[in-house]
Amino acid sequence: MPPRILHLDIDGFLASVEQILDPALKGRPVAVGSGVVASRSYEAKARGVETAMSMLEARRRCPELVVRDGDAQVVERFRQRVAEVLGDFVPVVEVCSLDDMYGDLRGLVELRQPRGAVELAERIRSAVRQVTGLSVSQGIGSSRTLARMATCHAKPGGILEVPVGEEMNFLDSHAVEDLPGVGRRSAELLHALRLHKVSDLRRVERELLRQTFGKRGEDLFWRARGFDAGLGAEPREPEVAATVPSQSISRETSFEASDCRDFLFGMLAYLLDRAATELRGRELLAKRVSLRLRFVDGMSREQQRSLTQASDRTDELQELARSLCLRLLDERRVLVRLLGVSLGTLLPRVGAQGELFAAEEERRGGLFAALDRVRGRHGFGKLVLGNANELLGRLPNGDQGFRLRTPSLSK
DNA sequence: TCTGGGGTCCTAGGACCC
DNA sequence: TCTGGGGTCCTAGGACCC
Repeated sequence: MPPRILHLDIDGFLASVEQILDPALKGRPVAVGSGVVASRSYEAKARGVETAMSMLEARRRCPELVVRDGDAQVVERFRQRVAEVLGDFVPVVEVCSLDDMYGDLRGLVELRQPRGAVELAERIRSAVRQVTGLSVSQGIGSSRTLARMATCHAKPGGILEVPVGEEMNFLDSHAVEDLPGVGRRSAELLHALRLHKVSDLRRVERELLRQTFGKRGEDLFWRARGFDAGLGAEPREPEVAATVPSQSISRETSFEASDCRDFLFGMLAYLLDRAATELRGRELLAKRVSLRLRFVDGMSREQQRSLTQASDRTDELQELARSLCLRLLDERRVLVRLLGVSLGTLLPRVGAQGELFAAEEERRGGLFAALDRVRGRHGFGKLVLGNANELLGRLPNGDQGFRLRTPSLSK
């Protein structure tokens, strides 16, 4: 039996959640985000409002647009419920990003019927609607690539299956930039080489693609044939994994441009505290810390350093992050409008250290374990640590912590 | 219309070790 | 004294995704 993958995408997710929570917004053009549109309802789309468009432009096109802040934690709960519903129908679910996920249909008896996969998707659609009130679009195909491309045609609220044997016909109706993994830069390059359609791309030899695009060229070769990327030497079956280990944990936010070091170090302390709390919650240690600044002139700078020993302690991670931040600030004396911190090279905490170290670490780490427990019970914002106190009075603060610029996306 | 907050993966030079 | 080659880690940055 050939592989069958289902891709599910929640329609206008953040905006739809706002409409569900506030029924007065039903049928009205709604956008969520600040600065740029993170999500818009289909009523807003009908008036020319698109995702990633600046909010100014969105309001210009649609003066009656309702703009909401959103709430990342509420959105997360909706997403979990959608994943659970999907999990009731398919054996393996992989949550991929904020608003989309894959299901592996291999082995399901439904596939023995001619329209089996589509009927399954119809049942998933009504179950999601019933449980959450959300509308979803679904695509089905023999790979993640094809399923995802099919979903684009199914929006909003539809279902499209690329039948077995129809893969090449489906692909050939697309432009190269419709392939996942082909962004602005790659599309420019491909067009300059007079490769406009997927069928054009498929006529190019693999070696030539590799020479021109490097590893991406290999990916293009397989995508043009309906396979997934990252295959290497030969095509393999698509992979859908229930738990994909995360490679990094990061927190960032933009703000009114500032060069006040107290404020910037306060923000750094706060974001790092949030990232480190998640790190400990997932029972991981981080070996790398990176720090990113974006300046008012649009330039951004990033620096990374490794710790000699992986850690989950806020104070150790903080010290390194501060030194990176100081260097970047001294290097460019320009107002800062975004600050981000990322913890990388993650290792499982258990078994990371030898037995002898374990007891000592346990004792020293006890402080943070206690901190996490208090915050788990009473809310993250109940305890403000060290430099983060500089944010008091400058940013609104509640039980869940400081209110950052884009509540719909920042955790 | 110069703009969000997450992420992933790749590249490439240099350090360092054997 | 000058010279090899391979592996791995570190670091900065770019492209891409939603």
